[in-house]
Formats: sequence, structure tokens, C-alpha cells
Amino acid sequence: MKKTSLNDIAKHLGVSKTLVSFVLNGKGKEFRISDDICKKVLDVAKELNYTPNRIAQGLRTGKTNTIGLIIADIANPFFGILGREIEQEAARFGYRIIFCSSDENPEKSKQQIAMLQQSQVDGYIISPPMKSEEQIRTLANGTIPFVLIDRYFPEIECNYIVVDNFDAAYRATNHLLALGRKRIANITVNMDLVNMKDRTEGYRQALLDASVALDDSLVKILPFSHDNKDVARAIKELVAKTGSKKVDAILFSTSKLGINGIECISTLGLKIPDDIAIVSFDNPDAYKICISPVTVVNQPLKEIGKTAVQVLLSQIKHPENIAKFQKITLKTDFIIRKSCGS
Amino acid sequence: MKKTSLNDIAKHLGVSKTLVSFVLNGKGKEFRISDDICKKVLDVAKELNYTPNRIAQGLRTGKTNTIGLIIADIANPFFGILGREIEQEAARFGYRIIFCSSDENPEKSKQQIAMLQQSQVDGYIISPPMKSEEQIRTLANGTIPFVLIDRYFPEIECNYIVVDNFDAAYRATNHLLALGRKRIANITVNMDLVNMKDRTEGYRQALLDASVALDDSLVKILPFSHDNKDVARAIKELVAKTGSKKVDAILFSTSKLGINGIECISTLGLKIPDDIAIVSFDNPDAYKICISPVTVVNQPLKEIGKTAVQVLLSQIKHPENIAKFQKITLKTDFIIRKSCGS
DNA sequence: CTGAAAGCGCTTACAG
DNA sequence: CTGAAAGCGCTTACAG
Repeated sequence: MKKTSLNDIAKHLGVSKTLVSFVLNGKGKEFRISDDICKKVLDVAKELNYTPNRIAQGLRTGKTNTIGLIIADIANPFFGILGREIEQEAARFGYRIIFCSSDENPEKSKQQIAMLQQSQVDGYIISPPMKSEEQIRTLANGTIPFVLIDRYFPEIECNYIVVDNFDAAYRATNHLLALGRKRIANITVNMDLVNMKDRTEGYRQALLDASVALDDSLVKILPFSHDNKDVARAIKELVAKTGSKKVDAILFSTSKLGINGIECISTLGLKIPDDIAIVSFDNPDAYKICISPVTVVNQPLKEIGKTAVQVLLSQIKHPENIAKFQKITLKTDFIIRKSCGS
Repeated sequence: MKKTSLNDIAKHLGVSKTLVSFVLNGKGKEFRISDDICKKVLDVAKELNYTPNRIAQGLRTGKTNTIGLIIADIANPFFGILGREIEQEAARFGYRIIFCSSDENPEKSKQQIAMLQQSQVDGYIISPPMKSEEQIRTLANGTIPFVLIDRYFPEIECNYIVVDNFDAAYRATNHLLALGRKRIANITVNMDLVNMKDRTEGYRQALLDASVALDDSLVKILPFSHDNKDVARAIKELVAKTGSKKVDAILFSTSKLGINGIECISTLGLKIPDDIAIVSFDNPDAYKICISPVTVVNQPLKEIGKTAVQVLLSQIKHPENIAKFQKITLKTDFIIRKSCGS
């Protein structure tokens, strides 16, 4: 029992597949095909259980109605929520998503882009790993639209939807400052990516503006593929400082760092916020029910995802706008809970 | 600058595309094409930046190397981790994933199956929502292999990879019993799905075996699309019981319930485990750093995902085995933390 | 109003 | 060893 094709329907009725194609695509009226025949075609299509072969359609029209999505890791709720939003918005317009987790590894993302290209996706949404500038530049020189999310490369002209990380970190640090914290540390990851860099810059600027001396030993930069031992080591170095150098607050640049960090702080018997105040980027469930619910920088994930799809689809539908880039920076909001005291 | 095709390479060299196809598919040796020509083809392919059009290939061969994945919600870490594992294992064998979140809504999953079918996926991995028996049965009558994960329908013959939920709940409840808890509640969701039903059955059986009287008012069944208010209401009803009816433990059948539940319990000023002991299914990050780290039933997500892909691919590659079903039930492990006291 | 024909980019018998 | 040809299932000028 092979799948039924347009041709099967055409033969069944003794008409041409042109005609069948027209009515099945709702162009019956447009080509003034008689209602009678339209009905027959529709009936037979249903009777034979016809479903269009999108792949054949894609080959013919050059459009697959598919978007390629590359993020760091779909198991990470940050990207999971983003992925969900993208899926949902894309589905509204009849697009499907092929997703890939790059693990922040440029070798992987390169292969994934190649795979997606071979799959003839109509566009890409990418959260580019560090050292992937060349891949993105190659994409920018091609004709398939794409939009970057979460990070971007300032020197590459293209669409991106990001968040004002500098501002977010600045405000978070100010919040700590306003509550009387002075020795504020920042635990972050490799600075090759602008989003991470901006966070630490915002933190630094807030300290400068408050005339608090910068102390580079308070900024802990972990490799991208860190584990909880790396975080524990950083925390231990930080809390080992005593006297006037005693650390009284930590800004975590990602929630993965924060979750591991809080686990470690608890293990060390330190109290949040009494001994150490905590602020973190991102807002996982864990932060809502943890020992001392965490004050966070909350990113508008829904909006990022939704906007990314909209920007992409507008370019897919208007190829003439391929060089009109949308560079969108969204604001974050700041959710105050208990981890900074009051 | 159109993409280069096989034909372009063929013309460029004045050979047939048959030949080009052979060497590009590594069949040069097999058809004894001279090394010289092979090299030329490869060189030109690289020079013209050739990439195969998988969609054309798919149309011709009837294989798209694509798997359709339907889960409840990719933003839920439970499914996110599962999705990640499936993606990774599939990629090892050259397969890509189109993913869909059904929201436990059978209308959606039905549409998604149709969409996936039109996309000519080679197989499906599905976590079927309740009331989707008919869709799954239709699939089972078709010729495209699929495997169910997380839940299944006992009356439908097909592949599935699930977990021994009865056993898991039985052990969890026994753990509570062994620590002296007697009035153990179970908060769960709609019982239409076997996995949820089995959890409550396991809970009941453990109580029976320990000669603890069953009390149906201790089993709170929420609708599938519950929010934290629903959970809060259930908890309040439970803790309102006093005297000999006082509740001293809760088994949460999902982590979404548990996270909301713990938030509510904290709000009410109750202490875990002193006032109430907690055990939950699933092991999100939140449980590791929360007020009283939660004792959990941990599902082998990696193994579920990996096995699902393997079972599916073995059927895709051996269509003759379409009716040889693999029904796999994996064991869970039990991670003891602090939420049950000692 | 309807049909015959070309063609999207591939693979694969078939022939020599 | 290599090529001409058919065909996967569709869409879309073109012709009448």
C-alpha cells in the first residue's frame, strides 16, 4: 500500500494532475474550475487518504518551510524555553524546526550548519558559539536568511536579537551596592562571547560609578565547559579572603554557575544572604524554591524567541530585504527575592 | 549564484552525472572508476562548493534521514534532557530531528503526526498524550516505524521504552514507611495515562503491604494542565487535616507538582522534613539546592533516549522487522537526600 | 476551464 | 568502466 500521490487521484478521475494540484492548493476558484470537479477531487483525495509530499513540493518550489535551530543545549532550560517559543511561533506560520545542540563547540556548529544547509532549510536561528565568526560570516555572504540570538558578533552585519547585558549587570550590581555590599565578586565564563563580556563590563562600570575600587581577583572566569568542581574552586578562593578583603556578594553570570555555586556555598556552611548576597542571571525553577530564593536578572525569553522567528520569516518572505538587518536589543527585568537581604 | 548540482559538476568535466553521483557517494571503487577521474570529480566538487541536496535525495530514495519527535514540552527539563539524548544518538547515525511539543493535547499531537508524515520522516519517537490511542493505533497500522516513550497504551502492540513506575512508587512509599511516616499523601495528575496510574498503584500497594489503611482523601488528582494554584489548593486541603488524620508525608508524581508543592509548603511556614516528608519523581536541579534537598525517583533519561533511537533505527533499517516489537521497561534509581529526614 | 510537458536534484537499473 | 534514461511527487509556465 503505497502512499497516494497527485497522479493517483488524477488517474482515478481521468483528469490531469495539474487540475488536481490546483484544487488541492485551493486555487480552484482562481482557475475557475467547476465546483463539481473540485468536489470530486476533494472527495477522492479524502477517500484515498491523500497527504501531500512536502519533500517533493520543497524540491520543486525551493521552499521547505523548515527552520534550522542551533543552540548550545536543548536540555538547558534557558534554551529549552527559547526553543519552545521558537517552535510555537514557527508552527503558527506553518514552519517546522530541526534543532541542534552545539555544546558551544564551533566544530559541531559548523557541521550542523552544513547539515541544515543540505536539508535545504529556509532559514536559520543560531546562538553562535565562540570562535564561530567565520561560519557566521560565510552564512552572511550566502543567500539564506538567519538571525542570531543570545549573542552576536559586533563586526558581522546581520540580524540579531539580544538583551542589554551591560545594563542588566549594571543594575544588578547597583542593587547589591545599594544594600551596602562592597566586596562584590563576579563568577562568569570565558569572555570570547560579547554577552558574557558585557555582563562583566556592566558589573565593572557600576563599581566604578560607585567609586568602589576594582579588584581583578574578584572576577572568576571559568572555561565554557566547566563542571561543579570548577565552580567550587572559584567559590573557595573567594571566601578564603578575610578582613577588609572579605567577599560579601557574588554576581553569577549564568544560572548554571549560580546553581552550582549555591550548592557549594551551602556545603561550606555559609548563609545566604547573611554571609554572602547572591544575584544571578536567568531564572530557573531552582531559584524559586532554593534555600534563599534568588534575586535574578530575568531575560524575556518568549519575546526573544518570538521576535527571532518573525524577523526570520519576514526575510524569508521578502528576499529583497536580505540586506536590511534588524538588530534588536531587549531589556531584561530584575526580580528581587531574598538572596540579597534587605 | 545558484547552488551547484551534480549536473554542474558533470558538465564542468564533460562526464555523466551518474559517474559524479557514484564517486561522490564513495562508490568509485565499486564501479571501478579510474582514480584519475575520481580525483577530478572530487576536486571540482570542492571547487564549486558542492553540497548534496538531501531533499532531492530523499525524494528519490524514499529516505529522509529524519526522525519526528513529539513530546509534551521541550521547555520542561525532563523532556529537554530526553530530547538532547535523542538528538545526540540520532546524529551519531546521520539522522536529524524535527521536534514538536504537544502540550499533552491530543489535537495538537494529531496535527503534528500529520505534519511529520508529510515531511516524510523515516520514523517517530512519541510521548503520546492521553486520548491519543486512535492516532497511535493508526500509526501502528501504517508502515512507518515508531517508538513510544515515557508512556504507552497496553492495548496497542508497538515499540515502547518506559520505566517501572509501579516499582518506583512502591519503593519510594516504602522508604517513607520505613522512616515511620504513616499518613502519606500522593499528589498526581489525571490518571488516563498508564505511567501516572502505575505510580499511584505502586503507592497504594506499598501501603497495603504495610497494613496501612488506604485513605482516598490523601490522593489528590490534578488536571493535566494544572498551575501552582491548583497545587496550592491540594496542599492546603492536605495540611488542614489534624489529629490522627494529620498528613506527615507527600509523594509527588511529577517534579512540576513537587516544585510548586515545595514552594507552597514553604509559604505556609511548614518545615521539610520535620512537618512533612517529601519524595518526588524526577530529578531537576531545583531539588538539589532547595530548602531541604529532595529525595527522588530518578529516571534513566539518557538510557531511555538512546534506546528509543536504537530501537527505531533498527526498524528503519530492517523494515522486515516492522512487527517485531521491543517493549522495554527500565528500572529507576532512588536518590536519598534530606527531605524525608532519617 | 483543462492538459501536456518541463524540471527541481538526485539515484539506479539497464545497456554497452 | 561509463552514459542515457527513467522516475521519485510535485508546481507552473505555456498552449489551446
